[in-house]
Amino acid sequence: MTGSEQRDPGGALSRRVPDLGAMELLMAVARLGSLGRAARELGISQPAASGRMRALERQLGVALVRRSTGGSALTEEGAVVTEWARRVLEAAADFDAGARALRGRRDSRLRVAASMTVAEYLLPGWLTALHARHPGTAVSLAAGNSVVVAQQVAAGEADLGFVEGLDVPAALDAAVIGRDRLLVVVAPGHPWAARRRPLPAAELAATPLLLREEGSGTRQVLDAALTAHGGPPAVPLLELASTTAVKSAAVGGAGPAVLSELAVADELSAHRLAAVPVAGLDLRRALRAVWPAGHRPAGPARDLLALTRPAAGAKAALRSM
Amino acid sequence: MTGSEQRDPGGALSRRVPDLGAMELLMAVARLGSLGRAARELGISQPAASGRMRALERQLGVALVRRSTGGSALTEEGAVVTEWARRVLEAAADFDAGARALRGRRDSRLRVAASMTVAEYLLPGWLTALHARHPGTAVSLAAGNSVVVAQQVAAGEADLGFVEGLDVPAALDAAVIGRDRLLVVVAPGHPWAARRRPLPAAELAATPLLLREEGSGTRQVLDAALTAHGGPPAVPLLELASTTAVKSAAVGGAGPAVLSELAVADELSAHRLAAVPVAGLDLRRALRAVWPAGHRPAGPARDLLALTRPAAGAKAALRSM
DNA sequence: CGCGGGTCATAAGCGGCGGCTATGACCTGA
DNA sequence: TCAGGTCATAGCCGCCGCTTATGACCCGCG
Repeated sequence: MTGSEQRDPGGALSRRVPDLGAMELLMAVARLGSLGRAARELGISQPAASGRMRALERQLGVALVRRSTGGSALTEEGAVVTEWARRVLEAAADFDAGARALRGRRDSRLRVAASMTVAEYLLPGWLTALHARHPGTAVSLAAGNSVVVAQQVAAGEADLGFVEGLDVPAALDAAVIGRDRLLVVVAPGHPWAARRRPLPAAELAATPLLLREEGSGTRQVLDAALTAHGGPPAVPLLELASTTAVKSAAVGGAGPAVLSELAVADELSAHRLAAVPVAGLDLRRALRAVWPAGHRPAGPARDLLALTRPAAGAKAALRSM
Repeated sequence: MTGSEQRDPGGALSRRVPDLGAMELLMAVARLGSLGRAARELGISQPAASGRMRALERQLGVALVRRSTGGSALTEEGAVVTEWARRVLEAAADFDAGARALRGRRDSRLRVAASMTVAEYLLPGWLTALHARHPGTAVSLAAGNSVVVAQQVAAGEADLGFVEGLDVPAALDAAVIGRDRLLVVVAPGHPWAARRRPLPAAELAATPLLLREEGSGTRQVLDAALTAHGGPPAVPLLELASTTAVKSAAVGGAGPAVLSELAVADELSAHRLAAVPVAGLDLRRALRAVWPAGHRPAGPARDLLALTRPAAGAKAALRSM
């Protein structure tokens, strides 16, 4: 430790990280090569951009741009920081796409209903892509469990639905758009994290777990798999209101949790959680798009549906590295 | 379009997206189940948290928490929004980890030198993981091209280096920690995006491309592959200062670009860029950790190195979905 | 050679937003 | 019934980022 730094480890991230506006400015400067042009693009005055950039560099303690008469170019450090900023802004753009859809509610062109897992982890990216390719599309989003989603689609309250789970109501047509699997995860310090042999299903069933509340799709699939295996349903150690809360508790070491692999991909790759293999338990489930039987999706619904499939191609690209 | 909304499409994202502090507050409320407790954790007063949350809900136009006497629980929409916020904050935490390392510079325990690709796309995640597992470790980061990195490590100015490319200087020991591949990418509207057959290498060599400046590792590998194939080196359409700038230009439709798959994974999965297969051109390259010959990494350097390997396991988890 | 057009920086004023303290309303459990 | 927890409202204030106005600097052009 250098002494003066790190006085607040773990708390108040937003104090140590620059503003989204500052990151946006940095990216604009990187792209346009000039503080003034960046300012104009963002709709602020040139002095404002100059001052903001200076403050940003002061906060980070690093020179980000080399100013000259003919413009401003990134330093090496600036290029690196810009890329980090881009990742943050990309997540923010997903947030924005989702939030817009959530606010829309009525009178929107494309009404989507999605299960929590899809709404949380997949839909924001699809919506940003949709916005990039079809900027005029207004979308509204209703999030709920798979049963509610199916009802809304069947009742004509939503044009397109996304559900996870085993069964599809007869009133709906469906297409599988991906697969999902529940994982048993623990904090890296947990005894299970060191296991090499798969965990017996009976031991999992006997261990109190961090779970979503009863009625969640995740919980249903877990109980179904355990009972199909001949055991009792899962025993809750804590029942928490949201996926995020379950994850936080698991990362904090409260106990083992069972969550969608989509929900824990980040934590796994950052080694904040470890996956525990389980013997002989099928925790896979299909993610499906659903729509009223007979009514082939058209227009905006078709556009969105088209975006959900070729994700396989992108994953293939990642896979090959 | 509902009329009043979307008056500023594409510009000033930071106007439409809540503050990082607001997102942090939302996550704290989700985890702790109470505005007051969240306020205490963030070091602000309870009324401040209350007001901020109210403002957040007003901005998004959605009720996020259900307030009651016994605390505050997330609504369905709140759970979804919280997860989106978590993604943003995770990217912000990576930013923070990188920025800390960048500021450290001198007098730090572990001095890392990394090529641009590694520094931009991989290192922030490793640093957050390192911080999570070994909170006391202070890290400094120098970013530059692979040659500079090798020099710094050889000169003892860095304890551990990360390079991409073909050759490793004799003065250094190295371990391959991953593979990387250059991709030819174009905007979705570009003619090449619709190709089914691979692009002949000669056509690639004959087409002006968006490239990093001469001397970058990416450029070197591309030229090496083209000349090994018997052709001329790449022809620049534009030479840009940073990976981010190249990407922006490519997304904007300026022309084809050649970039690391790590750099374009996000854009590919969001369909802002499309990968173009190229016939008979080997654009793979190894990512290596390097250290002074004979000096096996120990202490913090060993900890960090250990985090870079099991990433393969995490990728395997994603792969299986 | 001096003049416009571009760059960035400095100076001074101002408005808003987020913070604080103080207080009150409300429910619950002892 | 009272203590302790919840959240909300009110009024004040300081900071931070915005604005406009100006100046320094460099380039290319007439």
